[in-house]
Amino acid sequence: MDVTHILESLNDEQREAVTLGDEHALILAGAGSGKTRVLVHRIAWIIQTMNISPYSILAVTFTNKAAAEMRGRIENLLNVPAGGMWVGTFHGLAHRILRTHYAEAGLPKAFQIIDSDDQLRLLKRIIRDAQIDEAKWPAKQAQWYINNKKDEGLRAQNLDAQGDFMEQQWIDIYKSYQKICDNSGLLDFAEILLRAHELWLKNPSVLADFQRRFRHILVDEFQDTNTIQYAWLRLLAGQTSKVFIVGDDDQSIYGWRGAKVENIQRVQNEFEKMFLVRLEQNYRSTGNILRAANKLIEKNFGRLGKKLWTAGEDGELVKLYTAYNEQDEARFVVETIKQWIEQGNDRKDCAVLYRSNAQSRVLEEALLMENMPYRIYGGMRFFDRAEIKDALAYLRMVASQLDDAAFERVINTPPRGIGEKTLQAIRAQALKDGVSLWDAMALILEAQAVPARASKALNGFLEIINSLLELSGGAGLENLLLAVLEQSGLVEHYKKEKGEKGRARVENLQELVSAVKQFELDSLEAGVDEEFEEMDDLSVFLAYTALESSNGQAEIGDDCVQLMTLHSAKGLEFPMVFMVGMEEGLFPSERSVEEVDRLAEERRLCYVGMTRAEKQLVLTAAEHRRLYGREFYPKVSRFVRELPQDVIVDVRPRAQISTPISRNTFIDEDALDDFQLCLGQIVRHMKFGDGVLLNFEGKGHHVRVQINFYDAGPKWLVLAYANLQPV
DNA sequence: CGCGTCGTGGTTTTT
DNA sequence: CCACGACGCG
Repeated sequence: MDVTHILESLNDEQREAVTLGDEHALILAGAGSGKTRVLVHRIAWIIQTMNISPYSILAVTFTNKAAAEMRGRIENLLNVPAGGMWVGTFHGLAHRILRTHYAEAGLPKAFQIIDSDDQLRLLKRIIRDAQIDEAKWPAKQAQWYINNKKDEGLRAQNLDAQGDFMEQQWIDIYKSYQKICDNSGLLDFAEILLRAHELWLKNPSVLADFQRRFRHILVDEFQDTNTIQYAWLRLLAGQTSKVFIVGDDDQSIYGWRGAKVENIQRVQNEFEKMFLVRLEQNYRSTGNILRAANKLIEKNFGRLGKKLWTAGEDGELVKLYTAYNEQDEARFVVETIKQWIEQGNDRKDCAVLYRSNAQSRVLEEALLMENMPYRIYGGMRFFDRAEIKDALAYLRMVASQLDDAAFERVINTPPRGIGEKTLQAIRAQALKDGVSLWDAMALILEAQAVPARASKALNGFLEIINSLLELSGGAGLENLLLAVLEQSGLVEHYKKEKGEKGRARVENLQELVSAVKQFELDSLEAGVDEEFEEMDDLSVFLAYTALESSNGQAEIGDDCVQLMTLHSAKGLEFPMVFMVGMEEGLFPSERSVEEVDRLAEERRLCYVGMTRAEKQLVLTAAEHRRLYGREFYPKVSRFVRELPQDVIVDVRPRAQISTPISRNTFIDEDALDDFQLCLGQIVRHMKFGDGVLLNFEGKGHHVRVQINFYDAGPKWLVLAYANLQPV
């Protein structure tokens, strides 16, 4: 077979990785080194030279976007649809397995997936019902606790508080939560993985079937795998399958949500004769950008070690702008983008990256002021919107009346006169008889256990769901949804909501109808996967909305400036990149500087940000920032100081005018040092007496200090003339 | 039930 | 500072 088309256009290292024999392999792929390309070409190589059917290949990624891209590129390269091949996210694949083996996994056939929002609501209710003090035991924290334990593969019964009262409380909440989920046939995201793992542990024959099938397992972004994902992979690979693992320890930025970089080390110990290939040639950035990024990441300890290089030009220097405040910073960014566009470039080739979402606001204002179109990444997903979730919850009620979470959401949305009292009665009944809320409601109505008024309202709700149930047989998804919107009164309800918001909600609901229509068309065309053919359209659609719905606005159709957090920039690239807010306390985040590991992760985040840039990288910092309604005078980020000075140029046009003395932001770290003063210190002034040094601004001889004098109150003084004495 | 007021807390995000 | 959630009143 002619395989030249697979190998041409690859460099030596890429080719080495792609053409490895029937071996385990670990590919350390630096930023911009063509890792997706290697993955895709490797799959083509396996299929075309190793006599392996696509049916025997499993490719795992983290996001649906990455999975879709990979599938598309494989089909492109092979020039055939890669039908039988499994390409998907950990969650998508595990879900697929659970659908086929729901009985062995101890799940009801119509099990439903809940997202983190549903999970939080459920936990809130559980904590409230158990009469636990919500202030002391916030649902948010319970959610965090439970998901963490599940990510570690731990069930409540595996946990031992060892007499720790706090821990015991969390365990108890975990227990009650899991009980409700199990009774209602609900799976949260972490549960999907945990269940799939347990399914294999408890049913060796099921595991053996999958092990026999998948001869080659390929994993992308391996540094982001958590404990349960690793265990799942390890189990699946068994003794016979070959793994091809691609990752970059320097781009591990999700440790805070359970990702274990150590898995890269672990995989080398646990799989025999693992080939290691480093991809270090970078095709994305200029030499100067790479030199800066390399120098930064070298500061981290315990790296596997990698140094990016390019055959390309040095390019422009990395720019640094020290702004007076965040408005000035935003102004500078917009101004620079304007100039760049005047030189004939596109807005969409500019990205502004920030550490936290709160920083986007000032930038947006500046962009709006200049009428510059922009797009913010990572907003709320379409299927996460409240009105959409309302409509979906009705559909969930139709799919399964066991679904207590959907029941809770929908019973009084829109308001139909069913209050907390009535709901309490239903919950009590459900608890007493061990039945679902839906069944409990029927019992209550039968026993006439609530006032006539409430009874009437409940009956109204009952009828809505019943009539939807009747329709669900053969009317088709679209008609079912239309009936939901009509009979539930949701559209009516949101129409009444005044202002732009209400209108947008109604439009979204209409958009949902289009989404259903499109979904029906797509599944008709693609044909239903074997795992799902047992399932009705409705359940397939609901699983899709929870698991596969994309970010909605992430399509880069228009020519817009791109705004996003550093985290969501991972995997993307732009000719022109701004990293704003390069300040101590902001980036690295104040909450990360205490611990070495967390600081190292921040540094990797900075590395990820820098390596997004192709041609021009601009760093900005503000000397003065208002945050949370308070004033801050941050130092320039240590990350800026860690960069090689010779690839950075300090651009600050106005600086020469206002402060003629040394404008070097690196040396001028602490303006108070020259005067041997520090914040909080008590000082004496000739005229005002003693006071506390509260604040300062400016640099060098222009430093002004704020002192709160015991007698005279707070005053701003020019330090050079104030003649202060430390007390 | 809906609206207003007060109080609090406030990285990073995918599935 | 500002957004969101809890609570109380009409």
